[in-house]
Amino acid sequence: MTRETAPRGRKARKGRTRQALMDAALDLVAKKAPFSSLSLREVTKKAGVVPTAFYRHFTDMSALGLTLLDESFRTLRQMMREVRQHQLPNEQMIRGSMETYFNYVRNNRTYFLFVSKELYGGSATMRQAIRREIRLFVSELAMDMARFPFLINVSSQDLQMMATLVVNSVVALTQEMLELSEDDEAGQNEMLIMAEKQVRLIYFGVAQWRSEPDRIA
Amino acid sequence: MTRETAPRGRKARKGRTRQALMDAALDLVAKKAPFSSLSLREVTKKAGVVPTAFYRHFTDMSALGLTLLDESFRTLRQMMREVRQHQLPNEQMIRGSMETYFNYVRNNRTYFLFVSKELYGGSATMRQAIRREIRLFVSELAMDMARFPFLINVSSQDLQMMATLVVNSVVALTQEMLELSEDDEAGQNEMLIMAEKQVRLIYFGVAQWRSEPDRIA
DNA sequence: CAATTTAGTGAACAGTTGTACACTTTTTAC
DNA sequence: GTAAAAAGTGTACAACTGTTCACTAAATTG
Repeated sequence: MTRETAPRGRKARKGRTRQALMDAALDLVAKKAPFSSLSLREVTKKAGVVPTAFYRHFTDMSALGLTLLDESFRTLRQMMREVRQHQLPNEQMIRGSMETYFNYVRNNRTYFLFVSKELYGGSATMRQAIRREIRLFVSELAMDMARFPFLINVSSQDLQMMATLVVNSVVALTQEMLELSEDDEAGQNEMLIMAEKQVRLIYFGVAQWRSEPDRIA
Repeated sequence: MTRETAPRGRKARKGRTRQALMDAALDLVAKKAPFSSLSLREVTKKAGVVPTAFYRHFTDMSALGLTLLDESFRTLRQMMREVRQHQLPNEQMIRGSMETYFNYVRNNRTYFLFVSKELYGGSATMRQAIRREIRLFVSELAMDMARFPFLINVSSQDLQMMATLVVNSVVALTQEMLELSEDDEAGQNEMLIMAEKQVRLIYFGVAQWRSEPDRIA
């Protein structure tokens, strides 16, 4: 048994098993069942810790799940913020955003696998939490789109509809990509290309769009 | 204890518990956990039968799952065939197809809930089976689209891409609709309207599209 | 260094799981 | 109507589940 020597700090050590539990859960989700069918004992075993130690860090398996969710979206939100700040999406920009995003997905595979399986398969609270985050992205994208000169006469409802279309499409392709083996670079590249084309095509459609006027709010 | 008297036929009676098991599983999935986290005993209990009786009908829980999947898509395929035969999608047609489809979803809620939760949350074989069915729909739609006069110069790859976009969008909205309560008619109608607009928008984009020539096959 | 808080351990519990086996009951076939 | 086949029952068991409790070991505090 090699004794861990890593972060020697007094306080840093506290969270080490906590992190081990989270990593164990992510690993199990990535290569096995969805989170909802993981057992507490299974996770602690993989984390190299006795079952009862779990309770020092989480009250519950579902608490662990929510923590993993927070962690997943915390960094994702940050990345999205950076992408957004670059500029308004013109044709060139679409390609760049998609590359950045899908690259991020690849580098955080286990987190995305976790979220993907929970989106529709998880508990009610879990599902709601994820959908709230997605709706946030949609709203932000709609706000960005509102600045397009040729969309000034489009109702806010329709802007929301368009943004939903973009986000849903990218989410779907993300999930398809996650089904590919981790080192299938060709397949992953295909997904990237497809995503870029789809978003481009949507923008063509958006440019043609004329809303009926907004109904009474 | 009221004795069941329902389908009195000699042969019809054989499959009755089999159907009861399937219904029980669907019910549990609809109002509880994903299929993967159902237990054999849970299902038999709900079906009003002793656990060991299960094995007279299915070797396994996963066998039950695959049967449910078949059942789900068997009728769905049939409906899609009818929708397709009506005519080529013009603007009027989009609305009609979407109405037919979403109406069908509403009338087969439990089946769709089951499939929806298994799409990304199920076992590997389950996921693959569903994705194969979806890919089938995509190919058929791509074939239909190939007949558009303004798409004769579009590569088959791009046709596939467009069809994927349509199907993915409808699937996503289907899943969102399933999250709504069964009697939230207003919300469900909103989904229908959104779906119709999204597909219409995509067709606007499609009409603008110009492919690069097909690469070497 | 001594006292205290915190993280991790190990045994034990009641409940649930999938499945095997021998059985009774019902349905089908002749 | 009787024999054979199929469907359903009940008991049993070993494996695993979440959680409890009293405990030891370690880190933090004064």
